[in-house]
Amino acid sequence: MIYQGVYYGGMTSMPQPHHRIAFLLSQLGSDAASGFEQALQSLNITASDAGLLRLIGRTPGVSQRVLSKQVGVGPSRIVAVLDRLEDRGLIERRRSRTDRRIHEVGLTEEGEEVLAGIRPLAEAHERSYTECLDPGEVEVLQSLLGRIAASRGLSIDIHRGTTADGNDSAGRADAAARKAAAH
Amino acid sequence: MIYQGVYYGGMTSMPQPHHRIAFLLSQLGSDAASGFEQALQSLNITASDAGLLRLIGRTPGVSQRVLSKQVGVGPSRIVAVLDRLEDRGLIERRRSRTDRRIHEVGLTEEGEEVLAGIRPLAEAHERSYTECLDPGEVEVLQSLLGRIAASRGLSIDIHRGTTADGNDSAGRADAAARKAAAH
DNA sequence: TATTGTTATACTCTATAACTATA
DNA sequence: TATAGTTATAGAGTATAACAATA
Repeated sequence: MIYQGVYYGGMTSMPQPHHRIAFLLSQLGSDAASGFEQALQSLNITASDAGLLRLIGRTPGVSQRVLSKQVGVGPSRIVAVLDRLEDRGLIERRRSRTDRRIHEVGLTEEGEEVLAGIRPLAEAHERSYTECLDPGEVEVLQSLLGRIAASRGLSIDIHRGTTADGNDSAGRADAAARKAAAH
Repeated sequence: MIYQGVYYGGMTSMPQPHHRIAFLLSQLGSDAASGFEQALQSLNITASDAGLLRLIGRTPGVSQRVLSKQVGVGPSRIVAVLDRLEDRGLIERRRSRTDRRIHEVGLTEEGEEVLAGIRPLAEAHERSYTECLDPGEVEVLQSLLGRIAASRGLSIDIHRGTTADGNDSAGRADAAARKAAAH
């Protein structure tokens, strides 16, 4: 998946000597995303699936509406995605007894296993990005990237979770809003 | 465009404390790409268009086949993209007199103007990523990102251009190959 | 009336295979 | 026969609107 190795519109050489950071980030980000995607193929899931499984694992019984907002795939698209995961036996849908409009989504045992398989892949993937740096450099890089993310209004808060109403308050929403505004 | 703010499959919180670099890169890279895309809207072009205009400006009379390889959009897709740019009066197609199968693609005057308009936008975009850092930090970041890119086999060579046969030998080809292998 | 899940539709990018005209 | 450009088709993602069941 990922479906777009953007690289500033496919430019393969540097735009200008002075525009390196944004370009490098774009290039590396695309590479990181597709590399992770590739790693997940051993579990036969996409990065989008992985995000979904993580969310469901963290908040069992979550509704499709909430998942849709969290993952940013749109309420109609989430249907097909969950259909596929359900067909594969990784998730279950149950009608809520307190509100019969809602499907409560949870992981099956097999879903839990697949979820558990994601972490080592993510760790190996992370190592492939940091193995060329020493620990001090990794920290510096993390700090610099974190500051840029913060200055761009992207949330990098580990502890930011799901709010009661299922809205995630920060980064993704911003990104979605920007994207929406761009069209 | 960009059409996918990937973020590791829409995950909005950090995967794990130890997986920060790859995740941050993915997040920032997506943000950088969509931010650039957004900036280009003032010129009414996409990032892909911008890459194309740059290539054409650098190598006037280039064939569609070469453009297709360089930009990585596929020989059939390039047709529609160039059609649109031609309809907008930004590029011209001319049949080559030495090989009448070939369309030589060049910029119109208006195309040159649009191309000239890209640079200030790219500069402003770059500034929006580096303004939170001091010059020394920018250099450090550049160096660290460059090392990661190199260790991942991504070409970051400014001078890498078009080879005689129109193949670009490094980064993009790798990425394309990886992506292809992923399906 | 509003909301959840769902279906249907339209649009865009991708990938592939065929077709044409040239070589 | 091989190649450049083109066309056509199928696939997957996005976005939107409409719908049934439920609140």
